[in-house]
Amino acid sequence: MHTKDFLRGRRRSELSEEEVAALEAAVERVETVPARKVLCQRGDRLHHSTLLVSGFLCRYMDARDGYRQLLSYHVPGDFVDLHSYPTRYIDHDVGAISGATVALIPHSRLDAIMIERPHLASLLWFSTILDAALHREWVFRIGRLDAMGRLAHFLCETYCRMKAVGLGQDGEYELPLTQQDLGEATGLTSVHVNRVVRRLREEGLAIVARGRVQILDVTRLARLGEFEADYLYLDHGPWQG
Amino acid sequence: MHTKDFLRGRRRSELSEEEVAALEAAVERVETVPARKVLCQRGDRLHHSTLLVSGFLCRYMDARDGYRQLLSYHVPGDFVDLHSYPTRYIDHDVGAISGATVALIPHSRLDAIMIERPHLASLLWFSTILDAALHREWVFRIGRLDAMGRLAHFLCETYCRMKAVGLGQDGEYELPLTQQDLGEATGLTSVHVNRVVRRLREEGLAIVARGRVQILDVTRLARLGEFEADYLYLDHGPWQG
DNA sequence: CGCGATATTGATATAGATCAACTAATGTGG
DNA sequence: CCACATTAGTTGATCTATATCAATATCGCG
Repeated sequence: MHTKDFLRGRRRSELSEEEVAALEAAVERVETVPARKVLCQRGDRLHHSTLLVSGFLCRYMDARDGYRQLLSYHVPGDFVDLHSYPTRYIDHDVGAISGATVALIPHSRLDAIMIERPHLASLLWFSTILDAALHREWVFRIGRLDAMGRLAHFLCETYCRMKAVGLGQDGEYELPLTQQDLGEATGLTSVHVNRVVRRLREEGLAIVARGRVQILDVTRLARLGEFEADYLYLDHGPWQG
Repeated sequence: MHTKDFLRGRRRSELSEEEVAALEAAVERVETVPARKVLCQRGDRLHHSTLLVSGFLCRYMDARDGYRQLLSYHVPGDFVDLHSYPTRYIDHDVGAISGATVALIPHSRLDAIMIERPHLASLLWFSTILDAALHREWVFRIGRLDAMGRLAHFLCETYCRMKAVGLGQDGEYELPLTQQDLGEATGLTSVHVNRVVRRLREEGLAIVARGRVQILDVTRLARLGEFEADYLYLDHGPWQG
């Protein structure tokens, strides 16, 4: 996994070798971050954006009562906070789920890309648009689905994204989220997530355990979660292969 | 209200006269749409994007059970589906709330802007980024706040946005949403919205009736909804004036 | 004025939260 | 590599916010 995996598996996003090289050259440095580390917080003035190379990050907001809401879950190849380039400030926190490697790209170098490489610039824009599409789907998921549907939808979405970057196959993938984390992603308590995970297993839909997911019946799971993969703009249909 | 109001009231978004003219020239035609009309649906291939001139639109998704989830609420000056320019397809429905006037900008003319006007192009990008920030806040609202908090947050957000485009002052603004619509925006039933609206009134926080909102106690309402206006990137503080 | 859409209110049901105890994993230092 | 500590997962009992169902009232428009 390297910067060439930016937008990997996404439709309409072919990077030329030159562009991959330009992105590569824009990287100031690569850092490793330990699991659970907070990378930045709401209100911070950022001067670089973060391309996730390996491991998993998330974005979240804290509520007054101490609970938090995950806003997104990031897989390698995701530009995690590219939106801070236009806005300069960040309106949520970013943290590591697992240990991770990130490539830091200074905003000043993005300025140069904007001027010199309109096509690459348009792909950067495109990637923030995909991000927004994810957010919309999360609004739908949390606002309209029940607990079973929410988990089902989340598991389907994450499988599609993992598969697109080569980290999932045959319905299986690594998912180092605790049941607490899953609850924060879906607007549920960890206790209830536990019961839902059990029902998914009992009904032969999916097994979620020890940091791994095995989807047993993709068709029924997707139906339960009212999941349509179109919003991910994948190169290949989500379920084949 | 005209295309010059694009990004009105938003920080870091000064349009030069030339740019306003370029945007104006990119408009192919202006249309009026009746209340409740559906403008486009998930999966449609779009060839133009829509700048809202007057009235109110929303984006939404339908669930299997017939309920729908609002994804965003649009005030004049908003580019409602600019994200369909990079993606070509749209991953949700767009509909009118009230009667509205929209300016249609063909994607082909956006191509020209991308090449000839990098600064204006970056503002288009910026506006889609603001959109995503709204979505994130909606995820938080629906995922972590209770019914009172959700309504409170929605009313605060909408007030700030309306005021930024000159359609709200002194805590008052027009909001032609039914209680059913409010429920679809906040993940609640219309019956429960009704009870929450009453409690907001009884507790001296806000009056929501007959298509208008009067915020009675902005400080307490914002606290109840855990509302921080930073994510709107407004020129002026949300509450003054 | 009258009719359909919206809003209001009450009674009841339920999904999911909360609280509390226990078990199973995972990790750490000796 | 074991003993212990810590974290994560599991299960049951109970509670509560919000949904659901149903009936009436009010609004806004033709």
